[in-house]
Amino acid sequence: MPRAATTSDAFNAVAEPRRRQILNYLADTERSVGDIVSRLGLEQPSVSKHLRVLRDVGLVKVKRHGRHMIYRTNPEAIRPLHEWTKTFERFWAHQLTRIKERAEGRGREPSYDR
Amino acid sequence: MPRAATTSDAFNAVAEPRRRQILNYLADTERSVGDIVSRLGLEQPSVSKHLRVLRDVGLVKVKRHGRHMIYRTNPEAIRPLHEWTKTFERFWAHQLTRIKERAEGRGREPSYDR
DNA sequence: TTGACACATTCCGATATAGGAATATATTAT
DNA sequence: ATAATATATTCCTATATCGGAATGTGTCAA
Repeated sequence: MPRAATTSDAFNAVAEPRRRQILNYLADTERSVGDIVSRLGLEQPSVSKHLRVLRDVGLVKVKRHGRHMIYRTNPEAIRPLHEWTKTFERFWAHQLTRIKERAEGRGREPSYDR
Repeated sequence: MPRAATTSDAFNAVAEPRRRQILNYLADTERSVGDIVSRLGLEQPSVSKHLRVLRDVGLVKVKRHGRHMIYRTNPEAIRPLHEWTKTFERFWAHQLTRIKERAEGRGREPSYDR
């Protein structure tokens, strides 16, 4: 079995650095494909292909404007990633609290029998 | 050029659902490979291979305990993902604020010439 | 209608999978 | 030393990729 398709979900789509760049760029303002090409210095077909992947997983939305295609990031689609990473937040957000807890005898290491 | 290696960074490593499951499972308590195998119902070689990927990008830490290998999630390595997704947080966290801002004339749509 | 422009898609090739099966390595028990 | 246990690695195969080049599609202008 090969690796899951990049279009299978946001996690896979976002694994590619250029796609993250695109999402960053499109977060503040909607932009045409040409804008993205000149801003990120990528080949036009490359950008179109990345946008296609992002589109398939709902990470960007498009609208036609004359012969321009105007893309914008759909932040809602990033939310699941945020939620997932957030489940680990407690481990770095409250370092002092955790150290304190351990000192108090909670959060002890489990033991492993031979 | 093929897709970037799963070991190239946390984003790629985490694209695989089973690897996320493993990270979830190892977040609260450190566990042996066998524990992971029986808990997640995966083949042992599969688990070892996923752990290898996670290890290569620093998402898990290991220590030997007899003939058991005890793995635990390293939350710090997830932090970059969290930070990245966080840059989009404002778009869903303060919906009302943003609607208000737009109503006040800020955040206007850019115009596109033909 | 023809041409220019903006973008999308297709075809190609090299490569990195992920699972399954088999095998190798390391540690403990007898 | 030998067997048993726990884990890791290797080999195999089918497939999805990403970039580059070429080509296709759609819209606007003259």
